[in-house]
Amino acid sequence: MRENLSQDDLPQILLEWYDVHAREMPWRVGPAARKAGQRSDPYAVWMSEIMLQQTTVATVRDYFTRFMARWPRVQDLAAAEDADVMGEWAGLGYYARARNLLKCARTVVDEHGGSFPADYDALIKLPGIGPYTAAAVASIAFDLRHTVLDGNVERVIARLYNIHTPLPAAKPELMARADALTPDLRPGDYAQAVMDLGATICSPRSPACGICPWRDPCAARAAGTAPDLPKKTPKKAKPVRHGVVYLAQRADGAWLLETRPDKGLLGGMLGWPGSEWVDSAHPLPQTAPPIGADWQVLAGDVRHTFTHFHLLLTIHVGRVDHEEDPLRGAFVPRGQFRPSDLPTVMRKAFDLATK
DNA sequence: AAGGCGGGGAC
DNA sequence: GTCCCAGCCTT
Repeated sequence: MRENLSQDDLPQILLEWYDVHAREMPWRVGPAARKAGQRSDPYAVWMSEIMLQQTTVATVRDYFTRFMARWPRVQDLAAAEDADVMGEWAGLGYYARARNLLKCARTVVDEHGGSFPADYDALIKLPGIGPYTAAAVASIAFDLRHTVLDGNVERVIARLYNIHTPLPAAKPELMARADALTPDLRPGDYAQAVMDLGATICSPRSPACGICPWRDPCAARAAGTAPDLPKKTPKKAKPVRHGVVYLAQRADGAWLLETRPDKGLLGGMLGWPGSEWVDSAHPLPQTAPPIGADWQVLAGDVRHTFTHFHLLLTIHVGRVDHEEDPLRGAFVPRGQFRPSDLPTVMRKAFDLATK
């Protein structure tokens, strides 16, 4: 153990831990490969960071692999059809990310010559890139000294300095503390090291302080408050809303679907025509079926929870056995319809109707 | 400054 | 059930 531990020693201690314990990830150039001279692909780093916003590594892994296989370079993605990208993103959530992913790729091709700028101020101007992602791409892809502050880092720093100020009020203090720790040498590896620490050892519920490389300097560990940090201001309860969707199938197997408006919930995604979703205290809005059919109501509802409300969806299923143009949406031929292109709540409705 | 915006895994 | 997650954008 080191005697007379100084603040200046902390980054190096963490980097030594990272050299041994860095997790394998498809988008990561590990410390050994980096030392051997391998450079990270800024396109891959950016892609992974967008997908990782509010999303776990385990969930992102397969999506990242599919996107990189289908669109290996930013030029390929910029040239893609919107519907193909939205369909490939289906199930990952926060669909504004997918719309901004395309906008960003096209901006990089049109205004930056097809290369991501190695500059924080230029990165943060791009669609879908905020303070965290700009710092992550600048440090991880270009090894520039910038400080990432995500949920992991907030937790690690709040514990390291035993900060009890609740989030989000504590953010400026946490950022100042985190920035003071960021080293000039290997800032990209250091950024990933802090986040790995937060994702593995310094976990939310039961941190493994006994094996933490920062065990000795950690103030919360000494005070016994680590599991209670960071403090957060309480969240509002989720209300319940309800609505109706109509699943119409033609005799040739085609399904009636519509593309939702770009703005708002599930924006730009495929979905079943239906009613508005209103608070359960109100009656269901009257909504005409999108087409004439022998409509039947399914016995069970679809239940789904979004960020800020619970949804109860009543499913109507109908066979269309005549020539008629739908009031809304368009029929998608059987061979052209992939249920995996649907956001999860719409796929739940499909599963209930077809099983 | 606050709220909208998905989905899945851990507990 | 609740909480959390490599946050961003709009108002």
